[in-house]
Amino acid sequence: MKLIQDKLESKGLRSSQQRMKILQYLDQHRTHPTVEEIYNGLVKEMPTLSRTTIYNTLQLFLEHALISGLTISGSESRFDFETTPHSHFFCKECGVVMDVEKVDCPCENRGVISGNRIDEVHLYLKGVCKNCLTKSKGGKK
Amino acid sequence: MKLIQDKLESKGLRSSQQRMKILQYLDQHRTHPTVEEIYNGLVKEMPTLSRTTIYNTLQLFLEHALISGLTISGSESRFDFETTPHSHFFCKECGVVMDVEKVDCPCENRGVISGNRIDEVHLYLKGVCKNCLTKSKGGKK
DNA sequence: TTTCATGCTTGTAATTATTACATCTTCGTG
DNA sequence: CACGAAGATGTAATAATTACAAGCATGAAA
Repeated sequence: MKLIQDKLESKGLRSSQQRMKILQYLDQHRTHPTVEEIYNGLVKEMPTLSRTTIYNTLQLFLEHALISGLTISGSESRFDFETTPHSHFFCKECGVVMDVEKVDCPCENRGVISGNRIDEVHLYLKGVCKNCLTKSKGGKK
Repeated sequence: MKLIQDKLESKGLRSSQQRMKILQYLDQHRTHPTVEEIYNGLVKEMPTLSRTTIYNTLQLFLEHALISGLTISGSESRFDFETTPHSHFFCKECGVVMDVEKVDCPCENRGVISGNRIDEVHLYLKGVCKNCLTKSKGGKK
């Protein structure tokens, strides 16, 4: 928890209870949770926690590059404690989002493509995960 | 228009007015439009067009691989007439989504990663486009 | 050609994710 | 202790999407 606090303060951010808990939650749940999942995970121990606080806080963390954001599954945003470049896999069957081995893309080495400045590179793979594949095979379907 | 109709029927889909117009719109507007943009673009000449029809139709097109979908800009889905693999760039300033030269990723050659079946590969680049870069430079900001 | 079934389209209402905003709280400083 | 700024909260508003019930159109069968 001390580490979490340090991480916040190293970016010049005040370390409130809420901020620490939210960041800690992301650290302990590397499942790329949505706002709703974070809320449900924390509201038990912080009954007054507000969704708005989570939105604000995540936005703040993003701006200070403490976390990273994903828009892999259409309707909602997901968040990741990990900020170093890596790729994500989304299972169209069960909806799980997992990290996959870093694929080395030539493009990432270049800061500019056709005059456009590149700040972020997101590689999203979509398909059916190992688990669902075996399941549907076993289920004869 | 005949080509559009053929394209639909080649997938075994009935070619209704709505379906043809929607597909044609995507063909003629390679700007990765949202549902709202498609609706606004077509409602003038088809006053009874419903947003629900657009949602349904795009869903159908996606299932038959007639078009492809993007979730690059967070809140809304965008659609692309182009289905061959290519990459997209999103400008955080002006919100434009443009195609960029295809980056050759090693991963695309493999159908499976760690036992997961890969059906789609999306490479999203985010940053500031050429246009906005010059603008903000000129504007001394 | 009428009849009918089926698939397509429509519009409204409901749901979900997100943002706006006004208010209340907390905390460090003087 | 008192003040002021930053932080947190809750409600209401908005935006994107889905659910669903009902109307419409079209092509095959009679």
